Amino acid sequence: MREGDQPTVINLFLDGWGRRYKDLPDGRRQVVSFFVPGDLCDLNIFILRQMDHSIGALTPLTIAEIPRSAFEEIIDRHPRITQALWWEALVAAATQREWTMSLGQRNAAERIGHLLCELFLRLRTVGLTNGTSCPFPLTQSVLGEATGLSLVHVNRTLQDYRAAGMIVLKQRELTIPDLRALMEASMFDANYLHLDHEGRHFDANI
Amino acid sequence: MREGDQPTVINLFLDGWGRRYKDLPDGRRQVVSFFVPGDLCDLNIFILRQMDHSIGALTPLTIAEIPRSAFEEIIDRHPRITQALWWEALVAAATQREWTMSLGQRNAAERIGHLLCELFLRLRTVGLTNGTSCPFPLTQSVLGEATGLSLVHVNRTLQDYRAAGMIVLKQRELTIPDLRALMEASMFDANYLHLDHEGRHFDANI
DNA sequence: CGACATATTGAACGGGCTCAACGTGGGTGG
DNA sequence: CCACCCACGTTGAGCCCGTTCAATATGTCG
Repeated sequence: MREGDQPTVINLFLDGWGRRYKDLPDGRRQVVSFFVPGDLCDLNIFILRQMDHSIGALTPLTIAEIPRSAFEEIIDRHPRITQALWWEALVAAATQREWTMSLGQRNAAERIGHLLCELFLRLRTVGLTNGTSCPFPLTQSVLGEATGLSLVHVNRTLQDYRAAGMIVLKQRELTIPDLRALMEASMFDANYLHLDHEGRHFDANI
Repeated sequence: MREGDQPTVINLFLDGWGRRYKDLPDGRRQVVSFFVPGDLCDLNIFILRQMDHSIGALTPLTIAEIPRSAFEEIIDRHPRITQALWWEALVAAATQREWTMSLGQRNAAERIGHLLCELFLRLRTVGLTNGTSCPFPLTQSVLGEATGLSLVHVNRTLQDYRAAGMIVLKQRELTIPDLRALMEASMFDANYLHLDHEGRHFDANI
């Protein structure tokens, strides 16, 4: 989906990863967020006329396409789901603020460490981690586009973390032996993910 | 209002400027957004338990404090205002994405030029510009916190724009003689502000 | 086995930072 | 009303983190 499009459905990621990104006229590209299973995108089609960014797949995807009309019916009849949609939108905004913080203030090692912590925690929340490991389909090039760093420097920073024994990353799988240590190194505070939200009780049947 | 607080009212800026910011444990600070008259803050108190960032004044303020209960009543009875709240939340998120783009990909001059364009347009939307001029209470230090640049480099970048005749900035007033030129120089595309939104028709009486 | 994406490494460059002074202007108290 | 003060702005010089350019592995898929 490209900047300028006028989407008509809301997509729910069932399996696979995606990313939001923006391009500048001269070709520079910034990834502004990642999608993992469980994430919604394009909530804004209810209100905003057209896409101000692009969305692309990072792996083969399984997606649920929810027509706008179905969503409107849900919103009318299920206030708790509506509340969940607000949660989704507000946490996405909070995450975007945290990325702003990363790009503005954190150095290369902190940015990458912080991103790894975020993705690991988000995957764990939806049950996609396996102990201290999780799938990790992002290439170093994509990591660079997300952290505002050159591909070369991403590589060197990952090497440093590997040499320090803080991460194992190969074959598209990430292992973080000591998550707490990585969180401390990158000054990661999970509060912005709002995992203590009421969502524990979000249930369409209540 | 500080990170960790649990606010109980929603604030509407009637007059004066404010900012959202986040601090790191070692003192680094990132301003993640600005508030100008007409902006709402703390919409998230409906859903999220506690603040994941801080909010502070930049000038003396006139604020309307709207209790949560009053808001809930409005939401029940005025679907178009509810839609306006969604617009507010989604545009705030879109703006945050654009800041992510700026910090990740734009250089110093582009970041500052882009921010000046954004603030000028937002002020114009609420009728607070005067021809090519607008009030501009931000100090160079605050500009640095928002753009991820050092105060020194902000100063030099502003000098460059002044020398090029692209801005006049003194006595807390900004003049942009040729807005289109500044927008081009900083690769500013206003689409993310969604000024073509339905808000033109937002009216509590409809 | 060939081809193309991805990862790795080296070396030189540069945008923006840090450190350190020095102006400047508006508010305040004596 | 003036002298002081403090926040804000300006300028210079050297340095460093991360970039760019350019090769060289490595791996995976048909």
